[in-house]
Amino acid sequence: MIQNFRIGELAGAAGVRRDTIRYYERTGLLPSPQRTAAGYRLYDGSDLRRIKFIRSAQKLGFTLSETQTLLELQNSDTARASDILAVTLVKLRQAEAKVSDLNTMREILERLAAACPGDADKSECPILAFLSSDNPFESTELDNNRSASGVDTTY
Amino acid sequence: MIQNFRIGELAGAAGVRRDTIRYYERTGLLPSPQRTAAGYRLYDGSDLRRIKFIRSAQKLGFTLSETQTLLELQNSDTARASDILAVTLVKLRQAEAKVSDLNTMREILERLAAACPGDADKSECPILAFLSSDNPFESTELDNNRSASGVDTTY
DNA sequence: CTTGACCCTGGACCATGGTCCAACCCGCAT
DNA sequence: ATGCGGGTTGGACCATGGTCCAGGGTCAAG
Repeated sequence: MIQNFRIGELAGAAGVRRDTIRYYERTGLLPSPQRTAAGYRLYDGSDLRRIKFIRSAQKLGFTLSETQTLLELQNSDTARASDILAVTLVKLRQAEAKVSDLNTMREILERLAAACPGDADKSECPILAFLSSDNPFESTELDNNRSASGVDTTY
Repeated sequence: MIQNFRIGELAGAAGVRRDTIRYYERTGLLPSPQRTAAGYRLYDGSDLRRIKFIRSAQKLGFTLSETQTLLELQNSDTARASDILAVTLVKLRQAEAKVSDLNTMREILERLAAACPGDADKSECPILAFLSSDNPFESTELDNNRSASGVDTTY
């Protein structure tokens, strides 16, 4: 037995909750671990590394299902670096699209906030005027159906 | 009767689904409309404007509950421009934080992608190496508990 | 008088990533 | 033998923003 620990210790070491580990197992992200005679899950260092991998991937913006793909590629005999790269490039494009959308939002919010006379009646507020106008987004990017982030416009 | 229309027409004019309108009503974003004798909802131009307001607010990143706040401020007798501004500034800060987080992700993804030798064994892939390393985020921003976007780290 | 397009309701369901709960079992210390 | 801190299960629940469905009513046209 190579340094077995139970779920609570693994959770503590990985910085996640016990329930999260069981959730990862349910969704196939973590393999079903060995069990003690009493049914307790038994983990080892590879499980800890796997959870850390998952958390790192999340920090880069990968969803759990994308992370599962990455893990499968990692453990595959035939996968090449280009396969990992492809997944990464998709995520990079998504991040770029989100940054772009968010920057558009940020710019509009900034402009409106700057134009808002704090000490005046709300009828003077350009923010409400903007939101109440027909076609507030005439010449902006956000109006496009950029399937990326933002409001889902699938009617 | 000032140009009444039924839910389907309103939905068509606003570019949303009928169910979305009923959902907004359920959640209090739209007032309960008048009804015909048969129980059909009857709307007018103010409802259309309200839905457009909601959609615009969403495009700026406001949640439905924040949008409700904005609508309440708009219809308030006592609200001042500074009240709207305050809500907007919070949203602006959130957008800035998200842009910052996403830019960090983007930069890391970019760097890793650039360093990945497409045509090599996956053992050469810096992306897997990054995700498998202890402490991949040593000197980056994403490791902070920036309650903003990214992974929720409430253990 | 039937067909079709519209409307109504309550409630279930979707994705995402968990979190929590009750009710039970296990093993060690007192 | 009793308590306590672990562990187990299945299933419900959270937020967010809808979406869909069954089973029914309404209404105008043909």
